Amino acid sequence: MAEYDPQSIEAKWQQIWEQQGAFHADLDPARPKYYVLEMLPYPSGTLHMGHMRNYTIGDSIARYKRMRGLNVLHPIGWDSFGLPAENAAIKNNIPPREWTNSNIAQMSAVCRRFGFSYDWRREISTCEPEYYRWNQWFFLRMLERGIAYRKRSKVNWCPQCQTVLANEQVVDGCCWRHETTRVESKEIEQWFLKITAYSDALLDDMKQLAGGWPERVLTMQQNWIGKSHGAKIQFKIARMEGESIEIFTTRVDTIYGSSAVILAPDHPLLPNLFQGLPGHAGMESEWNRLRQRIIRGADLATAEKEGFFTGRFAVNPFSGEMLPVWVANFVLAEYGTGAVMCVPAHDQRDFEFAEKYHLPVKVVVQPVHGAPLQADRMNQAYTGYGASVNSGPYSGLPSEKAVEKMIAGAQAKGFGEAQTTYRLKDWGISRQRYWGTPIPVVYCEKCGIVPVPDDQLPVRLPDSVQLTGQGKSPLANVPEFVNTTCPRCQSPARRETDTMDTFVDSSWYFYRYTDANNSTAPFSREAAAYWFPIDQYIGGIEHAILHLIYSRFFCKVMRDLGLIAHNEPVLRLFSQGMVLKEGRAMSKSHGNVVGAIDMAQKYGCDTARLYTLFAAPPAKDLEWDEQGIEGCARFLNKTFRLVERHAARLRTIHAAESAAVDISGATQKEKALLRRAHQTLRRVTNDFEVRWHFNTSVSLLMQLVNELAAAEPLDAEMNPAILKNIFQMLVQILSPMAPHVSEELWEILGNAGGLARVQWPAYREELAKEEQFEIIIQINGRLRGKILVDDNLGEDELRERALADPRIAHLIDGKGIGKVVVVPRKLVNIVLR
RNA sequence: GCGGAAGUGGCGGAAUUGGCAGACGCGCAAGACUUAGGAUCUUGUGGCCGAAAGGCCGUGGGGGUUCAACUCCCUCCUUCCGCACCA
Repeated sequence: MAEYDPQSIEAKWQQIWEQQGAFHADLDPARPKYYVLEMLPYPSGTLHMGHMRNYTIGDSIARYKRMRGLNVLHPIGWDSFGLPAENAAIKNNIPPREWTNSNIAQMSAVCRRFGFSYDWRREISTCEPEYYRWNQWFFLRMLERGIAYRKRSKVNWCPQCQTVLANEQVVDGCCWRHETTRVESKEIEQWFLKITAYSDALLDDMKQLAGGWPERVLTMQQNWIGKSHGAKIQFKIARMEGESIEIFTTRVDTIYGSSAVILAPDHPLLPNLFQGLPGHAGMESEWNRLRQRIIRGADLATAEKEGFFTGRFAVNPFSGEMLPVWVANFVLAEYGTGAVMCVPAHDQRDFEFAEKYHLPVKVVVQPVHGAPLQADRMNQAYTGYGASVNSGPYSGLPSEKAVEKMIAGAQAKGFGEAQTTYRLKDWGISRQRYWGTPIPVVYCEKCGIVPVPDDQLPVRLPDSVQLTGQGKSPLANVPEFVNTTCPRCQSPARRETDTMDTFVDSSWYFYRYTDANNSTAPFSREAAAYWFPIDQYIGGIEHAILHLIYSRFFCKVMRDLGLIAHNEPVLRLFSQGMVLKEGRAMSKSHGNVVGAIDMAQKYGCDTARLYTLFAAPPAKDLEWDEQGIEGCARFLNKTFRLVERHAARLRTIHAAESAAVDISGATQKEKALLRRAHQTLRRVTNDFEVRWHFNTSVSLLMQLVNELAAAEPLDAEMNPAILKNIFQMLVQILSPMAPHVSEELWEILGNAGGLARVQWPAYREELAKEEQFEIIIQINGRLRGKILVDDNLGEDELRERALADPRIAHLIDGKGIGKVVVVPRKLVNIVLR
């Protein structure tokens, strides 16, 4: 008898699949498609079980959908530009390309070793000119439309990376790659993509994603875009002709309650404000102190509010009141207008500030319910809505109405207007780095900024470059790259030496998969139209805002360019949980990595795959337990031996004969096992279609195998056609999750041609249906007995049978029966008086 | 502070529509086979009482609805995640 040998079985089938092109997906308008994708990996060199969990989920789905007859696109590629390659190059003196490509070779070998059903013909690597030329092409299209633009601005600078970071890459005031390195502020010229032009579209189209995307991802994106409705109001500065301070507020209805105007420490008006005031020298030192201590992120919320009075006054345009102008650390220059009105009674921050500096508290909104507010009795701000009071002509209006009327009033008198602000900022894509896509523009002394013409793309990244990891882009030191001629006037010109943020690469890569070898366009309209949108995208929650907001933005730009017709690239998104070891995410720096290849060598990839599905539902984090995987190894072993043991007898039975199962003459055992098989099929199908609880799918298969094993001797007591039918169902159902061993067993059972394209088994209700039910009998809700009854028993009969049960009769003997609840097929509950 | 998710044996987890809590697996214990076992098979395995039959308790705590609650409602606690002076 043959033993289960995963190594040889897995190698065998991987080779066969390769030869057959079993997972090649080609555009076929006659067939319904399914596009399933896992987020493309960065080629760091190692793949651990965290990656494998992600890919196993996707691969099981891909294989299942293929068995359902869909034309399945399941591609893979490499997000191969980026900083680690440069760092590795500096450290080990290997060119980034070499380092990257050898990592890709290693990692793709691991993916192949796991038997993922990718269409390898569509593999992409973003650092190849065939790919990044289209980054440049998109950039040029955006430049033409004013979506890409250059400006000098304050940027987030990571002193470790020595480059600019996008806002999305700043976490708690620190670099996303260097969690302890504080981001500095630096002013330089750089390229931006106008993602803010799509703020509303990004927000509104989230309605289409509801249901298909996790709620929390949508919430995170919504918070990130941070839309808020309010008003801009101008406060004239007293004794400064023509100067005014513009504030932003969402609660203009509280404006009669303001007792100061507060500016951010780096508000542009400030230097002027001090001019000509007595004692302004002392003020400037105070100002510098505040400016130097601008803090961000988590510290911000807990930091003590501090500020000083500038000596200036501004006029509340509604009330005519003179209000002191202050500067305070809690007002942010980059949000709204960088200035606020201070309304202590109705804003908690203002309340705290006013307490510290003894500013007056004026109640101008009274809550509808409860005791009226009294300014001198308040110990916190009242921020709710209510009715306006002490607000001139607006007194008596409900807050919502007051907001509306006051904005209209301000507009009529020309000192304010409605204003919508966003937290979202334009996406700075310039990186002072080597290993990225060159930005395709040229600086000419005569013509200024000149785009590189399409026919000169790609602007190739030179290969031999001295990397220093310091400051400016390494490309600036490569004369043959920098020095060029102006495409417009042919005079000498300089190339842009910054490269693009690698998030540009990953913003559209999934379109490239649809037409990966196209050399005249990023992809054809036909290919994108057929394959898109992505039916199922699977990846980690860490990309909830960065990648997933940028790629939505790219999709909308591509739509406006006429390349595609849809608004959203991803129909359904799934965030799988992490694989943990010793309670934390696997990473090289923690030294807790469980290598995928080690697991494949030790147990076989089918076992490793199965365990990642079995150990926890896919959305939850999973603690890797080296002992736990043994259970899956045993299960596959047991399954293999069970089928193998009977295969010789079943092999010769014709497929059609076993498919057309006739149970009219079947024995109880045959019926029971068939029933179990069809029930398993029903529930696993449900797990694939709706629930995605693959842990229960695996457990169901384990139960089916346990039951079959317990029913031995199967050869003596089973009709071989029925047994073969059951075994084939078992193998088919198992195959999306553990494909190699399933293929092998499929073959052992006498089937030729491979399982990869065989249909999912047909569910037959009449075979899954129970003939008898175990009815539980409760007394006062407590389990007291069980009876086995036929399905067709009515409620009255059930009640009688339960009451007649000797044990039950004994227990209720002499006690009055109050009520009997009968639930057909489930239970009888006898309530005693 | 705001928002979200979660809390079930020694462990991972199951319970699909309010209906047997702990499926399946790990671990552990006993046994079989064996020269051997980190292979395989069998049996047992929430806690307490009991020789057993059986009984009582039990899904973070407290309360409620219901014939019946892991599941629904109220309340509190804990953990994790996200946002965080956004005016």
